[in-house]
Amino acid sequence: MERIQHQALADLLKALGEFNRLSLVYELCQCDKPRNAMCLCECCSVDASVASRHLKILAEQGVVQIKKKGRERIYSLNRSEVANQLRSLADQIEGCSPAVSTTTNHRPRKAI
Amino acid sequence: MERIQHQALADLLKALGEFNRLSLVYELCQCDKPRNAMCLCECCSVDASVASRHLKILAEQGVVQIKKKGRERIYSLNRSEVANQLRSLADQIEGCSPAVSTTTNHRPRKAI
DNA sequence: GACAAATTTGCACAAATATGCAAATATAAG
DNA sequence: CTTATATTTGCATATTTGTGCAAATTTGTC
Repeated sequence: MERIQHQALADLLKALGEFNRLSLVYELCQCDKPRNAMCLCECCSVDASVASRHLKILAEQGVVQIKKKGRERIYSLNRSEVANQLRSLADQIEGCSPAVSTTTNHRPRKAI
Repeated sequence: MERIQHQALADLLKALGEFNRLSLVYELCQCDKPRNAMCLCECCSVDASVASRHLKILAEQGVVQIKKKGRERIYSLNRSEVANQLRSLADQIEGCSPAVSTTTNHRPRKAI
């Protein structure tokens, strides 16, 4: 159970943890409209096939969504889902400070 | 430069995006006291040298802190730093959305 | 100084990964 | 039907990565 979740999270982080894939995410982040692969592959100056493969990996991890439109694929970010997973991990990491019960579901204040 | 920041973030995510390394992080997360490598390497059943290398990678990315104590190295999580970086990315990803919500725990997003 | 314990490093190796090119596929347009 | 465009897939390849074992290193204990 826990292992599977950890593996899934590791897969997500690994998907995001590659420069060109993260660049694709940032590119999708900046443009307000969804984009196709030809447009996206320019941001990291790689072959279209490479961008296609990267976007597939991101889609497998739920980072992006794919919509078929004619001969194009329109990609868009699964914004809240990804953000929530990242925040969940952040909460777990930050919430582990000494004297915090393991089952409490409270959100610790951002420490600054 | 933006590229460098993106690369650094990708490196952090890559460091976290490996099962055994993430297990080490979770292990450090659960135990209230800092731990040495011998203790930590049990959680992912790998050789001590492997755990040492993984912890080194985590340290290079600022995920963990190392303190020398005798012949041991005591590892502890850089909790708020890592959490803040993850939340920063989450904010960037979610902040590019026209309307943000769908979360039970709503966190005011950073300025865009 | 001799020995034990914790950690790092060198080495080897298998597996995974990122990449580009060319071919195949899908679909729109003429 | 033919052509053009967007994407995927097959193949080859160079690089990275995770791993274990043994040796080296560091440091505490006797």
